Amino acid sequence: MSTRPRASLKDIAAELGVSVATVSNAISGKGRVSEELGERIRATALARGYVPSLTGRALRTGRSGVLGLVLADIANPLFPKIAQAVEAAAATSGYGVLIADSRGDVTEQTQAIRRLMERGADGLIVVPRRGTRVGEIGLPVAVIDTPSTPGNTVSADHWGGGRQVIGHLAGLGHRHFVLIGGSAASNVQNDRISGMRSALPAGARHTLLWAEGPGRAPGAPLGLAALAAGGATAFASVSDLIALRALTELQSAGLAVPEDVSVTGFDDMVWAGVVTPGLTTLHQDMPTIARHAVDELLRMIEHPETASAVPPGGVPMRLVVRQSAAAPRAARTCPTEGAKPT
Amino acid sequence: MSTRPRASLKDIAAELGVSVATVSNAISGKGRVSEELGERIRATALARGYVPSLTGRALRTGRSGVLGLVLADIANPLFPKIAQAVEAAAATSGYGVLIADSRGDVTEQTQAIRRLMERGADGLIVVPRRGTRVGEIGLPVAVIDTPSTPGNTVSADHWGGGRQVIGHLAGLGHRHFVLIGGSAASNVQNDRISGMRSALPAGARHTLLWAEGPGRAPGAPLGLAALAAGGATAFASVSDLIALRALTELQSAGLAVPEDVSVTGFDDMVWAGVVTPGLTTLHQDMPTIARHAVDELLRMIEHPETASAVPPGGVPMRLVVRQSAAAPRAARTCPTEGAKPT
DNA sequence: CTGAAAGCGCTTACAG
DNA sequence: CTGAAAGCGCTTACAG
Repeated sequence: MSTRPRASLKDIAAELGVSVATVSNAISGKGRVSEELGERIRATALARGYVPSLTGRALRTGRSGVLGLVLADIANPLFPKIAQAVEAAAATSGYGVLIADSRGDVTEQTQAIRRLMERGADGLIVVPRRGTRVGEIGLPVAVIDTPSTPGNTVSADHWGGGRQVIGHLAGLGHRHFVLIGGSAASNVQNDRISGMRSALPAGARHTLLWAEGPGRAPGAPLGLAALAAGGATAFASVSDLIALRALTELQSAGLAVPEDVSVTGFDDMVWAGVVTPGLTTLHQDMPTIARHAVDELLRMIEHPETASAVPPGGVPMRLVVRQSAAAPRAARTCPTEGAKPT
Repeated sequence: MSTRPRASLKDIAAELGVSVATVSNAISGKGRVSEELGERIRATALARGYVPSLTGRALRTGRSGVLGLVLADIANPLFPKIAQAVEAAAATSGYGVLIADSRGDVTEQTQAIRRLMERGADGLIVVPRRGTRVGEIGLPVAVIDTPSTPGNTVSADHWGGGRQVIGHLAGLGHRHFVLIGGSAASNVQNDRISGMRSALPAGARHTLLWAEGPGRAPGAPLGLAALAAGGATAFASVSDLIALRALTELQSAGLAVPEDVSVTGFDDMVWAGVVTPGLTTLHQDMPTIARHAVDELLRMIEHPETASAVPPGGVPMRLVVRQSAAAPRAARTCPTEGAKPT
């Protein structure tokens, strides 16, 4: 039970009096080895707790078996879900995941990619910084952003998600919307907003607001209560973080959610299910997105001559209905349009 | 400008008509090489865009230059901060970070650790699942949990953080507290609660509540409004997630925060600064914690004979005062103790 | 100061 | 069916 060093192919070969080539063949199942010998080799490999050295293999094959995950946006709250899903998908295919974070800095992003290349990553999965494009880097790259971004490999159907929320809100009877974005520089957010707009019912009124817009102090109140007073009943945000901001700002101003106004978010973050009222939001199918990204990367690495098998158009988002969105007061008493709250 | 394959030591040696050993020495600066030759070698290495193969080095030295980061708790909201800080600290020391997530499953955790070992990780940083201990694994391990956990390497001073919040609330005049935990199985949360209790002023009343306690449906209301009606004015939570739950539950019940009741959290998550009112919370100094964890791991890897240099007792937490905690009504009108709100 | 050689663990043609 | 050999890129004693 002492901790002896890891057994190598050589050790096993020596123990059995055969060549390392044969041991390698028996274990990998590639070269032809007699049934009987193969069995004996595998048995002693198991007994000795043989674990192949991926480093040795990497040096020989020129492939490291490692994928690099480049997260560009500082403290992206989606990070845990992305990393989890990517790691799980990669592990299933026998790959490891090396991370690199560039803390929102473009120079750092180049450095981060360089570090991953140095370590011999076979390919990169990049979740780019808002509005940033990933240049040529001489390595297979899969980009997770939004379908409308040139070079995007796979992502959620953010535009369709936007349509879904507004459809849901309109179905509840809302006719006066506030669409709240975070940063106008984000492709993802722009697509969500576009989708929302495209689904606005005929004759509906709407206001578009950027939370991090120019001239707005970061963290400053969004002035939502005033918009509610002006007749807006539905506040559709491009993220759960902004939705949370909206929800608590409205609640603090004395408005009841969802009785007075409805609020929706995006991404189904942890806190969406925990607040009172729970946030109606759109869920991203990260496992599927990660699976596609990894598969696509492995295809580029292992069979560069084949064509992409990733379905275009984005992975559908799923509407998660909670209590923060309900029929507006006016719709509940008289089901017509153009309601005024309070 | 064509994409030729990475230059190796051999290529550079051939180009200059010297031996690879000399090139290696010149670049690493280890063996003695004449000033003049060394300069020429480094110049052409730069010109050829030489990037050392860490795989080759790993095979030769037996060290991969990679650290494994094992995240055990599913979708831990602290993950981005931890991963960022660890990656930054590791990169500074020339190490890469391989991730493994076990999605809260103990069997998976073993698998995850195995995968990291296969890839030749030189050491592991483990953020263990609540109440789980990390067994022997034949590899240097740094554990980030809480000072009271046996085997903990470095962590925040959760107990001291607990003392700080209660001290802050007591200083504002509160005398009737509700302490809200999440899971009683968490060492971290227990330490925070213990710290809170230890700081309760003489004569103060308090109630302890576990949000995920037995007999409580997950996500069920915590019944905080009733406690407030019973006289409680300060709701101190062990996490920002629970604080958010408390805040919105109280607000929905018509209580004003902080006018009627105060609410505090822990960890200074993104949303703490975004809600209205902003959450008073305790900030973890992740960069310092990660720095210590990485340094400790590198010490074990590179100088196993030396003694630990990590200061004991935990890295101090920093109180972040926002608007969710204020003086209780009674204290504002008459500065004595034992107040009743509303 | 510089170089030839061995070897880390593996895989892959190629002989036998 | 099995084995000897070469080589991936690097570093480290050891000669010269």
